[in-house]
Amino acid sequence: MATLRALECLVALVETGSVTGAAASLQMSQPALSHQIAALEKELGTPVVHRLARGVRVTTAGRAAAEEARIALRAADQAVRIGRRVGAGDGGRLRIACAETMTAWLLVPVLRQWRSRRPSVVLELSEHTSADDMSVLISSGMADLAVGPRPGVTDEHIEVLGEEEIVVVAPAGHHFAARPAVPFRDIAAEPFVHYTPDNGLSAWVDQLAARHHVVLDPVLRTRSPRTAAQLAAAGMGVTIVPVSALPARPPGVVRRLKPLVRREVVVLVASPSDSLVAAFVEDLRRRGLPTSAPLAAG
Amino acid sequence: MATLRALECLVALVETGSVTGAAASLQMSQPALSHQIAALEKELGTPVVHRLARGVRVTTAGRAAAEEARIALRAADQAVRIGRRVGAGDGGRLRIACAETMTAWLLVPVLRQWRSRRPSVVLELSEHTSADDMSVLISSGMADLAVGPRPGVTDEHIEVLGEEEIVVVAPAGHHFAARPAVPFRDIAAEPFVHYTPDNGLSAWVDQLAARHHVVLDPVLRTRSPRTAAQLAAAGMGVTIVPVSALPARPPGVVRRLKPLVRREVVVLVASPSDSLVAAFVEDLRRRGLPTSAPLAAG
DNA sequence: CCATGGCATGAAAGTTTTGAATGGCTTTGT
DNA sequence: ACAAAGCCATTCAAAACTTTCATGCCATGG
Repeated sequence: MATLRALECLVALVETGSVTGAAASLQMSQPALSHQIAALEKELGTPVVHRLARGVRVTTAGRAAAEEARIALRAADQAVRIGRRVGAGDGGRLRIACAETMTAWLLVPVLRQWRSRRPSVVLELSEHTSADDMSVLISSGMADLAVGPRPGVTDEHIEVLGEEEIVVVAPAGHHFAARPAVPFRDIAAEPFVHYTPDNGLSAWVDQLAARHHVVLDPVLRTRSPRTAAQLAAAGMGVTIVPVSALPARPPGVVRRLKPLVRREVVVLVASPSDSLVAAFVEDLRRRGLPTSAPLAAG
Repeated sequence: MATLRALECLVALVETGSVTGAAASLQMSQPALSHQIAALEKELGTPVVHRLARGVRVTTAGRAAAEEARIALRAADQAVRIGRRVGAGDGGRLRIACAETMTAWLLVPVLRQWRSRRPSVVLELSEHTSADDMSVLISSGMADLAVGPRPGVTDEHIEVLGEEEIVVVAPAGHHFAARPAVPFRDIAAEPFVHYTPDNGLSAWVDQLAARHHVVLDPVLRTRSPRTAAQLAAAGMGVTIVPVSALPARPPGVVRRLKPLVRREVVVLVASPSDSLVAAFVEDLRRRGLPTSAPLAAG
């Protein structure tokens, strides 16, 4: 493949119509440019200019090559330009993975802020129901950062944003409403709205039950904690959800667990040295985790 | 500006996600690629990859730069590819200037042949009424070859295709019809359909008249010999036109001049070493000048 | 804890690019 | 017609760059 320098010389030569002039415009000596053109012509196997007494005249082959050469030069220039810009936090593409329930709860304000403050940065959001899946996404280079609960195991760099509480949701009028907090073992006595295995909460709930030596009674399984809460509130049974999954005015009865159960909310970072990623995490951290309005009220 | 090699390394690095792997894919040593990347990062002022224990991970800046880099690489490759092709007579753009009257008469068969035999070559045709204008066009690099009568003075390379005859056109039933050839001085006695100064024929006709020591009687002037012939045939007077301007069945009376007047039909060639140009001229020459059907008949 | 894999670094070798000097050719001006 | 000037190619040596080799560092995994 031809070198960029040679293509640069070709374009200058085509534009000035003179070896000497082209060399001057590139601030190099005439023989240097002459050599570059000679090398290029050798590679093309055809002259790019026709030499005449005064100056040169571009051949059809030279014109055709120069057109593409211009594109190459522009793109090469653009490559370092865009690289610099993105390095300075302006422009580029940021691929964000997020736990499904946390998008609205945690991410949206920062996303909105970025859209207005850094409009040239393209934000790509993907939503997931498993922290481990997101970890894989980061590892395989398909996302730049992932927001969600702490995955079971991961090699990735983790930044802890805080903790969110896990709460019980029951139908309106349920006897749980009478109590400020529900002991976990009491849940075993109720029909339980469980999760499908692709949701990380599924295994998490089972582990919690095992730790309390109780067996749950799943009446149905759903993928989404948001749906689980709605189903429970609608009378299907009780369920356990992270507060991030609850709307501002949740239906049904929402109660703390006793003892309190929390889980960490973290960011997995593909490359902490990345300016865009670092800036986003910084903004996330500055914004902080929302306080759980429902529980404060209830 | 970054070198093409460095951009190539970046793309390979982004694609393999490993310095060693990228080096292998480019068939170079690992330190060489490492150096290229280091140089590029210095130019960008930001890392393009995040180094971790096993392999590397592309940063947002690196991804953005790599996207443009791919474009640059493709274009550079394309530049030599298209250059080679055009050098071999395939593809590219050929800008042909032609004397207005000669397009249909002389050029069309070759143009048609090229469209079918070399469909990848883009043909650009411009028509003119002055050979000197066309010479300027060639000199200024705005056309690759020009077909028409020999210009008065030109520095350009000239290839002679042949000669075309200049004939007299008069209205049907004109007394010229009785004679096989018309002496030039007889024309002075008739109302003359002349040319506007932007047509090379204008000066040419005046010179011819001066050489015969006659003064013409211009009744009107037109830019196009084709129009002049029609006007004369329609009874406006007589005129002088090159046979290339006459249709297959010309209206009115067409007669030779006495003595015979001819003018050379030539090709001005911007760069004789140009493969496309040379091929086109070769085809023009092979096709030859049409024999003048009207005169053969008349 | 050692072996392994992966990247960076430094110095030397190799290659390319550049620039100065020069020569040939053509045009231009006297 | 001749000298001067403009323009491009060539040669050669110096400079710059690229590549490689040797080596070191670090983290991982048996």
